[in-house]
Amino acid sequence: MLNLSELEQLTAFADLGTLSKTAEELHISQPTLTRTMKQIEEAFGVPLFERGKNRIYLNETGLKAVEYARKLLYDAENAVRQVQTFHARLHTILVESCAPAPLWTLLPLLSENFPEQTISSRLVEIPSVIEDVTAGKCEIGILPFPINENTVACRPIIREELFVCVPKEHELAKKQKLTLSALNGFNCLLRSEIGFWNELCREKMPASRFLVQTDEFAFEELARESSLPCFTTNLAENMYDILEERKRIPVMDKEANVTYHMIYKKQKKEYHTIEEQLRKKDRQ
Amino acid sequence: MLNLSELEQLTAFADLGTLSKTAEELHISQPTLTRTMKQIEEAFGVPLFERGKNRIYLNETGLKAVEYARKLLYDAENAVRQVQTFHARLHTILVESCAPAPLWTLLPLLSENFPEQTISSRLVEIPSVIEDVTAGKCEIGILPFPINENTVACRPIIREELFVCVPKEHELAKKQKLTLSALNGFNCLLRSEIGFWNELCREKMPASRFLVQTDEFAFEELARESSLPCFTTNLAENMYDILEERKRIPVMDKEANVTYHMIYKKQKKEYHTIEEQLRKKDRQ
DNA sequence: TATTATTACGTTAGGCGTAAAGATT
DNA sequence: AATCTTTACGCCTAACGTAATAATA
Repeated sequence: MLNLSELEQLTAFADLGTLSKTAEELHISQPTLTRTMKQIEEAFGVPLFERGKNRIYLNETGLKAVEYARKLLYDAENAVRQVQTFHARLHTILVESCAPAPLWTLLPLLSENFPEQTISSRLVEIPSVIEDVTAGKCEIGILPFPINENTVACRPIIREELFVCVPKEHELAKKQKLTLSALNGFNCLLRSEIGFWNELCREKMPASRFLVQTDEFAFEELARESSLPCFTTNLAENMYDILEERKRIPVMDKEANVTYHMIYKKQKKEYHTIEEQLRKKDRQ
Repeated sequence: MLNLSELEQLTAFADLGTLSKTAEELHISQPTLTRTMKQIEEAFGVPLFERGKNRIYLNETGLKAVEYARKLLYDAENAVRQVQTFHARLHTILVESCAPAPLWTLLPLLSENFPEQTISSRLVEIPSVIEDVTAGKCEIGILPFPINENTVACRPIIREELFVCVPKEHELAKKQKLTLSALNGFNCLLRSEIGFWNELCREKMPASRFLVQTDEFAFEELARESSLPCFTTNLAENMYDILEERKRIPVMDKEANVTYHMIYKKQKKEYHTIEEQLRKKDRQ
C-alpha cells in the first residue's frame, strides 16, 4: 500500500532532482532513498524512474505519480486540520453579539455553566448574527430585537438604555431628554467596539463627526478634558468619576432603548438555563 | 504524520465496533490495534475515542476522522489506478477504425515498427473516431473519407471496393454491376464486426433484412448452403472456395468504394512512416 | 577528482504477538 | 464465565546508516 511518508520523500526528490540532495534535505541517507523509491515503484506497480548508472530520473509516469502524491499529502494534512478544527468547534461556545454589554454578563455565566467548554465571542453586524446562528457557524447570537425563525429559539435577556453625557455647562445640559436627531451635528466621542451602536449613531446623526477611541484610557481622558458629548448606558458601570462632572440625559429613540435577545438553535436545550439566569440578573 | 495502513485499521474498527473483532478481521492482535489507535489519535492531535474500562468508542471527532480516513484511502487507491492506466496509455497505441479491413495491414505494421508498445484496436462509429483522436483518447483513427482538422494529420492509406456475391443461378447473377438500392429488398448474409458497412447497408437497403453471423464458420456455411446474397471486398482474401460457386458483382455506389484515411495528431510524427509503408503495400 | 546511485552488511529500534491483568456484562 | 481493552514483556523483523562499489561528468 501507498505510504505517505514515502510519498513525501518522492515529492522532495521531484523538487530537488537528485537522491543525494534529497537525502541531505531530509536528514536521511542515500541508500534509504534508493530503497524508498523502489518501494514506491512497487506500490504503484509500474516503473516511475529512468535509471542511469550514475543518475536517476522520474519518467513521464513518475511525474504523474508525483502529482498525485502532492495531492494526497495535501489532503492528508488538510484532513488533520479539519479534524482538529472540528474538535475545537465541539468544545467551544462561540457567541456573536451585536453589542458588547450583554456579553459582560453572558460570558461569565457561560464559563460557569460549561466549565469544559472554551467560551469565545465576537462583535459582528446584526445580519451576520442571524445568519451564523442559523447556519450553525456559532452557537449563540445576541440581537437588539426579537426574530422569528422556526429552527431558532429567541428569548429576551436584558435591557439597555442609552444616555448622552454632556458637561454641566454644555448647551444641551438643560434638556431633560434628547433624541439622536437632536444631537445630529454635534461631534461626539465614541468608543470603538460598540457593535451596532456605531451604525445607529452614524445613521441617525449623519451630520456629526465621531472621534472614535480604541483606548479606554484615552476615551476617559477626553471625556474629562473636552466638552464633546459622549454616550453611556444603564449597563455601563465604570464611569462614575466622569459622570460626576457631566449630566446624563436619556435618549428617547426607540432604537436607543433595546431589549437584547439571545438566539440559538432550538435543539441546543442546554442554553435554556442560561436565559433564565440572565433574566434573573436583569431584574436585580 | 498520518499513515494509510493505520487509517485502514481505523476504518475497519469503525465498521466492526470492537478492537477484537477488528483484530480478527485484519489478522493482527488486539494489542497492536490498541497501539495503532493511540498513534492515530497522536497523529490527529485530538482525542478521537471515548474509553471505557472494557470498551472503546469513537467520539464525534473520531467519526469525522473516519470520514476523512475513508476519503484518503479511496483517493490513494485511486491514485494508484490512475498512475497505472497512465502508464498503460503511454505504452499502447490505440487504433479506432470504422472498418476491420484496414486493420489487417495496419496492426502488423504497427507491431513491427513499435515493438515496445502494445497495439490495441476497436471498431467504433465514424464520429467517435474523429472525436477520440482529436481528444487524444486514441492515437490513430481510420475513416472512410478525408477530414480537415488543423491539429490532425489525415492521409489516404488504402482502398476498399465492395462486391456482392450471389450463387451463379441467382436472378442477380446476370448483372455486370449493381447498386445497393438495386439490392434493397433482398435479404442478405452479413458478418458482425464490419464497422460502418453495417450502417451503410441498413441505410441504403431499408427493405432488406440482414442475417448477421458472429461466427465466421457459420457465415461461410450459410454462404455455401443458402442462396442469400453476401458481400466481399477487394481486401478480403479468405473466401476462395465460396467464390468459386458464386459470382462477384461490383457495387457501384460511391459510398461502397472507399479510400480509407489514417488520422492522428500532427505532433505524433512517428506515424509518418506508417502511412508511407501502408500506401506502398496498397500499390502492390 | 568530485558527484551520484547502488550494493553489501551489521546494528539497532520499534513493531508485533503472547501472556497476564483489570474491568464489565 | 465470557468478552473486551490495556499493560507488560520479549522476540525478531525490517529499517536505517556506514562503508564499499561502480560509474559518470
